[in-house]
Amino acid sequence: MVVGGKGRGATLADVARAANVSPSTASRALNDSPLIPDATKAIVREAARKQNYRVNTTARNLRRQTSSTVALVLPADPESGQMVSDPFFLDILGAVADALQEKKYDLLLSTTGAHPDRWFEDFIMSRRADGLIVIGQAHHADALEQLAGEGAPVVVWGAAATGLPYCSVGSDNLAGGDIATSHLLALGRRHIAFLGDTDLPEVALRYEGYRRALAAQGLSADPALLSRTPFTREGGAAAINRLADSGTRFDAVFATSDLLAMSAIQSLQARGIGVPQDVSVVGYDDIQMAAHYSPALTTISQNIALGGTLLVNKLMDLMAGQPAGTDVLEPRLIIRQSCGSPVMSGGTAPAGDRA
Amino acid sequence: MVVGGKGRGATLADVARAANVSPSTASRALNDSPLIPDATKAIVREAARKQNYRVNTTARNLRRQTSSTVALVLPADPESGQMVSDPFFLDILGAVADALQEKKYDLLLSTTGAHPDRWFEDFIMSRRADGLIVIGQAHHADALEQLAGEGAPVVVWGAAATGLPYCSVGSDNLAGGDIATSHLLALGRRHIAFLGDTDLPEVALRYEGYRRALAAQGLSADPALLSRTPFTREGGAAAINRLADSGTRFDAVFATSDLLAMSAIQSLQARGIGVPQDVSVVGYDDIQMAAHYSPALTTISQNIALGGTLLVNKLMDLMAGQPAGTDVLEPRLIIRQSCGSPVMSGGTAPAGDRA
DNA sequence: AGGATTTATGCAATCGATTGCCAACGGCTG
DNA sequence: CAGCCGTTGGCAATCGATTGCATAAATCCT
Repeated sequence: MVVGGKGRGATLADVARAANVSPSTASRALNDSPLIPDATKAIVREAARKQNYRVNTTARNLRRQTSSTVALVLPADPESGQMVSDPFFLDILGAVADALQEKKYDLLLSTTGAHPDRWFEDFIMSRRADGLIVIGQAHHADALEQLAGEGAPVVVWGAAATGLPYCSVGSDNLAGGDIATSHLLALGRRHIAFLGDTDLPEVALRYEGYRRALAAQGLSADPALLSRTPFTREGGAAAINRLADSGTRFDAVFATSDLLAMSAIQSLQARGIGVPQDVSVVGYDDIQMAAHYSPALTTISQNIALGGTLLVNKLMDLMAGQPAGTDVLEPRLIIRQSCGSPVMSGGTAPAGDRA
Repeated sequence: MVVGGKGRGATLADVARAANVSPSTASRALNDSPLIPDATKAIVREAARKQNYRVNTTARNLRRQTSSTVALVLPADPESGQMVSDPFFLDILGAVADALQEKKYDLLLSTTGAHPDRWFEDFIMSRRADGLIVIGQAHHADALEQLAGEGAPVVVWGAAATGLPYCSVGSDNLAGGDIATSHLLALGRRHIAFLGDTDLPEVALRYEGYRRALAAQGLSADPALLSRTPFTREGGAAAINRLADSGTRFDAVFATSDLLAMSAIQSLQARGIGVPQDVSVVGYDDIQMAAHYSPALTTISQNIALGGTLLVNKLMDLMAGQPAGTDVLEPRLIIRQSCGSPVMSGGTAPAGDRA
């Protein structure tokens, strides 16, 4: 009404004038300062509403010496140039966005493209952001350490290794590997194939958890059951075929990603091996499709929403000058149908057979 | 060095002092103004470099009456509260981020949560963003129209319907349906089942393209072959089973999402129907897994990178006060193995059988 | 009632960079 | 030598909101 599509919006001075008070009073009234009596606040607020006033964030930030903004850095895959393929990245993003919104912070998004090094620094120094959230520390590890060493507010989402100089949040891959394996063991499975690329730190930890669970039952990991497979190929199929052809006997598969698990299930079925009747399969990630696959995937899920909140809370602590440590998220076992757990609809009880 | 982790950064005044010039001259020098001789520029730049100076974006934006920022609005699914499940959303995001970075714009990300209505307005009015990119117009259609009507710079990614009051970019679903269907027809298929929820505008258009392709061959769409299925369930399986049980004869399936296609393929195989030998299946979206499925999915792909660039360019036009229309992206047929195209490895030529 | 508080409000400086306008200076021409 | 022009660079206002300090008004206390 008052403001045309192109014209300037109303300023605080306009509101003050309309309310017959000074800009100072108007500012304080709109910020709910205790210095201003309720009656005056009401008048000012009404004037602001009538003029459709919105505070000019830029001016406020300049005066307040803050940006009320957090930058989220999303590394593009250096090889393909594509976005990070982490299946739940979008969910982290959503969780972080929500947590920040609640704290009245804006979320600035950037991909690491142009400046390989100076990049991080720039954001803080140019006051475009008060803090940084970095997704995945793999690349830039050195830049991160330096930045954190300088006391910049930075938190990292990624594999939660101990002894990092910067503050990070990630899921406990060791525990994840353990509970997945333990679940299979509890179902009576004893020969559990492990699918995944143990060169990746996350996967290596999951394997460690796999071994721990076996050890808890007095079993040891059979190297023949470890199938090192990259994530992105039709690796699941190849791995299963290799395993089956080699004659190695197995009655369960722990796939370190849901994609691998689905791929593996297909190969098994193609060979006439029933899932979960003959072989139990557990995945990792709990991607959206996991619930809609058939058989629905039993898999390891992570509390992403909590992760987002933790990231934000840690960053807030850092920005307030308080120290913040590294946190680890507990993974959770989601029981569906691909393992034939007795918990599920009684139809497919686990057969006693073993490969 | 000069600046401790917590201390303030150097200001323009500091640089000017160090270079023995006035702030005005320093500013002009750093902005490469023709008013300043090269010699002076060099001195100022050197001083800035030494002090590790970064322009204070907030101050600049206030003075320049701009935010050099574009807000990208990501609607959360109103039901699940989860993020939009569009499989290539992340790629759009990446493309938009890159395009904006090139134009020196920042990308502010937000989910539509708190303010259902006023939300969009807020961003522009509070000067946190100069323009808006909205992903998916389905919800908020009314708010968008109003906003665009007021002349706000807004572009929308979504179904490119004609006659919209706001500027949008999206893929040509009509053409997509056409080329998918035409491909199946070219392979000799004549009874093509259509899987998808025609209540969604995108899907409705794809169905329209399906009918157009059939009509071009003198055929008409058989209503019995239309299976209205929601995207997110195990709809593919249910639809196939329903279709097969009803005795309707079909030799091909056009699934309007890759997830549906995969689900459908599984059901077909479970019934002993070969893909692509007995039934050809074409999907839609070309999600990452499509290439890794077996059989690898023939599907419809969209030029996301181009879409991102178009969105940004349109928005720049709007922000410059120039009009910008709606653009349509041409979808592309990706031929893999699920249709048994003769183009692929000659092993599986389409059999002449029809269900 | 008169000084002491408390309450309500305004003045003016400030955040840091940008930019219109003007001044100083050197060189050049007539 | 006076006048003019082009170059170089500084002064000061500006963007809009916030806030320390001060003042005016109202209330209180003995």
